[in-house]
Amino acid sequence: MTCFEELKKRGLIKDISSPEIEKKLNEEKMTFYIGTDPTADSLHIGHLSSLLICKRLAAYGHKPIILIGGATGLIGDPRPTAERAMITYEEVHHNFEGLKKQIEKLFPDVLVVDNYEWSKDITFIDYLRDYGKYFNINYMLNKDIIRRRLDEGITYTEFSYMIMQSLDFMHLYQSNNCTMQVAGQDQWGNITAGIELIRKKLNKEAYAFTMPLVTKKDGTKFGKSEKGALWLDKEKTSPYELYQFFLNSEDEMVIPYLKIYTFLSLEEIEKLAQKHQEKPELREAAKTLAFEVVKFVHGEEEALKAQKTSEEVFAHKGISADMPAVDVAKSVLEQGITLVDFLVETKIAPSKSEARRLIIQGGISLNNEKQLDPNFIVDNNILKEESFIIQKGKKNYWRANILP
RNA sequence: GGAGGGAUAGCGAAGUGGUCAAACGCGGCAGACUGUAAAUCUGUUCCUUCGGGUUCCAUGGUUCAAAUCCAUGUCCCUCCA
Repeated sequence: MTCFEELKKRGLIKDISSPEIEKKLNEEKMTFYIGTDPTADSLHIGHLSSLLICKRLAAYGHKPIILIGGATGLIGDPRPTAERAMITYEEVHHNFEGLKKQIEKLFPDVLVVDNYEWSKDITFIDYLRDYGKYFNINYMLNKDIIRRRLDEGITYTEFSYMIMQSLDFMHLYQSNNCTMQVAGQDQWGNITAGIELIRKKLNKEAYAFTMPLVTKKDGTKFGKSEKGALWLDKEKTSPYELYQFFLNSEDEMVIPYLKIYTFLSLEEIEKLAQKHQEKPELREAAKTLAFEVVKFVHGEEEALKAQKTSEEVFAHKGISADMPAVDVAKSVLEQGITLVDFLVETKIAPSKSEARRLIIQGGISLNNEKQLDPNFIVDNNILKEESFIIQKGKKNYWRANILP
């Protein structure tokens, strides 16, 4: 199977800058880059498809460069809704280091670059003379993202973002012979601006393709859990949580996700699809998806652990060493504490009202037994083998971790 | 610089002196059904010691009473210069 064909079949190609891309991807060894801004100190699953595509392309002999936007992160890529809050140099730096560490762990041999390096010394005058002249305002205003912001308002700062990104592409083209950019579909405007700049200023042709935004069945963005973003940092989102998230994928989306988020061959995925169709309740495809993703992000050992924990918690309804835990002091249990206070103390519920509501609505179980009384006293009597299980809703379980 | 419009709960959006903790929709949470899926239905969605308390950009003011009226400020949008 050719490179292009595989990407296409996996649903990883949304737009291509020119029809030649197919031939180039299949027959040449290209250097390409993919960029992200340090808006947080960890990658999240929104980055996952981009990270994976680096490996996919590398497997076909292309050379990836990952750009972390130390400069663009200071400016802010325009969002369709509203202006971003600017973040400080310190934050950007802190975030940069966080991302760099993660990326280098996932890609020990990839070239990581920082656009701050080549952007920081451009003076305002140079910027306007050397680059501004290549950007027609009418052209910029016609970009979808800018147009969408015109009624809401957009500052000059964010308006200029596409110039910075164009500059990155041109810089990498010149310094590393990087001829292709890969990004999410929302980057299309910025990417084409870069291709345009390279064409006008260097009189060279550069290429790009975008990947479709990964969505849920209803078309909304994939990748948010009830707790917000799903991070690739173990401390922020545990491997178990990540595993659970993918395991709970909608039936209809499991196969598309397998294609996007795993390295399983299309044949293997086809086999899973068949099993999935015959016996969806076994959720074999979802289990494989969850396992493979955690394996890629945290390694096989963590994936096995997450898998085991998931089974122990859900299939056996028991206490598992690696399930999420809440700390409870031994003295608290000796004295006893009302269930409402307990839920608030352990942050399972954000407020007493919410805790009370949850209990009354039947959302809380202790040791697999529904507890409907908000004033129920949690004390030593509920201990089972030095611990006990708290369940909120259908699929949130915690193990009580008794502190001396 | 001038003229006009606007800011309401996570979001969208009603409300224009008391009956407003604030309609409605989305989203969230929970329950039922199920397969830890989807769809559907039901409940719920500021805090609370369940008495009440604190909210409608901010600060002052008018009033027995303000999200609603007035003043000033901040931010945003539209048009003109």
